[in-house]
Amino acid sequence: MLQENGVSSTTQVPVENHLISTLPRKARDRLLGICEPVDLVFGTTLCEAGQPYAHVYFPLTGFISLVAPVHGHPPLEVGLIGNEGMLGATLVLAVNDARQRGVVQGSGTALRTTPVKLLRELRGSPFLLRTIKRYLYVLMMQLSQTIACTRFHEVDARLARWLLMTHDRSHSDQFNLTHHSLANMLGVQRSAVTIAAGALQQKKLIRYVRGDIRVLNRRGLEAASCECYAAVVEDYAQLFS
Amino acid sequence: MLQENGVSSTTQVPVENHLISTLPRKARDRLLGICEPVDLVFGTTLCEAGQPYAHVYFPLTGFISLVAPVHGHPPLEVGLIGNEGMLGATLVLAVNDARQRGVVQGSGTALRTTPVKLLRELRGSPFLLRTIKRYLYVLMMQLSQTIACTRFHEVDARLARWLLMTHDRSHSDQFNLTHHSLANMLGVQRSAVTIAAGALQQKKLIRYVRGDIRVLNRRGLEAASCECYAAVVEDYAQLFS
DNA sequence: CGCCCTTTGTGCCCTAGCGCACAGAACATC
DNA sequence: GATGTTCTGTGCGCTAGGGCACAAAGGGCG
Repeated sequence: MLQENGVSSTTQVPVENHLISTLPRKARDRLLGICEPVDLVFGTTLCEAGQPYAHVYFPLTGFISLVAPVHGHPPLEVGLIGNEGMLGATLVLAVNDARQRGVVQGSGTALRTTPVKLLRELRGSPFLLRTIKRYLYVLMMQLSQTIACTRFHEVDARLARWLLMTHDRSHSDQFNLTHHSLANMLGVQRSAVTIAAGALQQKKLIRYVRGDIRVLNRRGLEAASCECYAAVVEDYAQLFS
Repeated sequence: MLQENGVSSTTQVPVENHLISTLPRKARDRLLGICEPVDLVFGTTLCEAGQPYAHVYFPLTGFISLVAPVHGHPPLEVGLIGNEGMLGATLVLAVNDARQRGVVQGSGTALRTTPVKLLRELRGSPFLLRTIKRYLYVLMMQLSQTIACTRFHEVDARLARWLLMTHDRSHSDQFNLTHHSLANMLGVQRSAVTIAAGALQQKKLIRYVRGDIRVLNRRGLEAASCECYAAVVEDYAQLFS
């Protein structure tokens, strides 16, 4: 579940992937049986645009950035995957090719398996199929929302949105992101991030020192972000209630 | 099939929906059996954000605009559906709710059926299921590409891209779109479209008079558009080859 | 300690495109 | 023909943000 309160979560939270934990016990156990735990190491590329998936990932604590390559421009992040989702959900569409790069943006842990094993498991597990389908739907709505967001909303609000999304997926009020990497996520200048982040810091919503970001006031961040954050969270909640 | 040559197509082309025509005869006939022909009338809303689909549509000649509503902004088009696709593909994800508005952007004809009938048919038709899944995948890639396009590419190139997409789906070198509606599609000022379209006209790529647009030089338009057009066409071709 | 490298702060010029306003042109209607 | 409406052309000030350059402040490390 995406985190929704304003309380500090630096304290340990239960480590689970939400897609997996919504499954009935039997289906869940079978899925866990074909998965292996791995570390997500910051900066690692898990899938490459135009290449088949070597593995699919169910993040537990780390998170993965979906990056669309564009000619003549810095890469742009189009999605973020944490323990609310999975990398490789398009497998249920019977397509094994990635079209975006998947890069670890936050170190942590994940469960992973191979496309072949997952597909085999899917054949006998209608619950798993349904879960992944729903997630795929959320992902689509998120993409669609992001088009509008990218077009209309200003850097400040978009920054707040991505910080919230990262906050949700990092299970901690503290995570590591430099202005530089934030700029790539948002597709803006690094210095534009410095300014926007400075404003958020001024308002005591966050605090950052050399890549170490701390969320001080989550409610405030939500207010500073555009409606797109809430819209996506609600979509997710609605389908997984 | 998306049109690929530079030749005039004002002359009649075979009227068919490409998703349907790729099906084996039996599956195709069964699907056609549950469909009824309807006229797509310009401006009609076929589905509303947050509402269930009343029907799903397989356009033959008209085309449908997928529009994302955004608070405090003019609506923004996130996708375009013609006879290469369908409205309501997310049904295969077992979700019957639309999240975008679907509006007829080009008058014409379509086949339509109800979600219930389609779902029933899907249960017995693996070919149909596979086809729709693939289309859904293309749709996702299109959304993802459009995020980057909207962020990085300039009005001129984006205009050329949408004109090409419309051209493909209208099966004619002539179609009706005012600067105003183009502005809504692109999410820019109307006057920005006037300028960009004027430039395209100057270059003899198109000609327009009060909403009547004619494509004069398709190759030229392709050159003027951003890579995103070609990328999406190629994605489609690859999955439906 | 000295050196280098990453991260952040700032400043400045420049452009695309917004917002708005108005005018002319084509068309529709009476 | 007279009038309103829908399109298109154009102009002008304004702002967000791109592009770039440089400085300062923290590390890391020999």
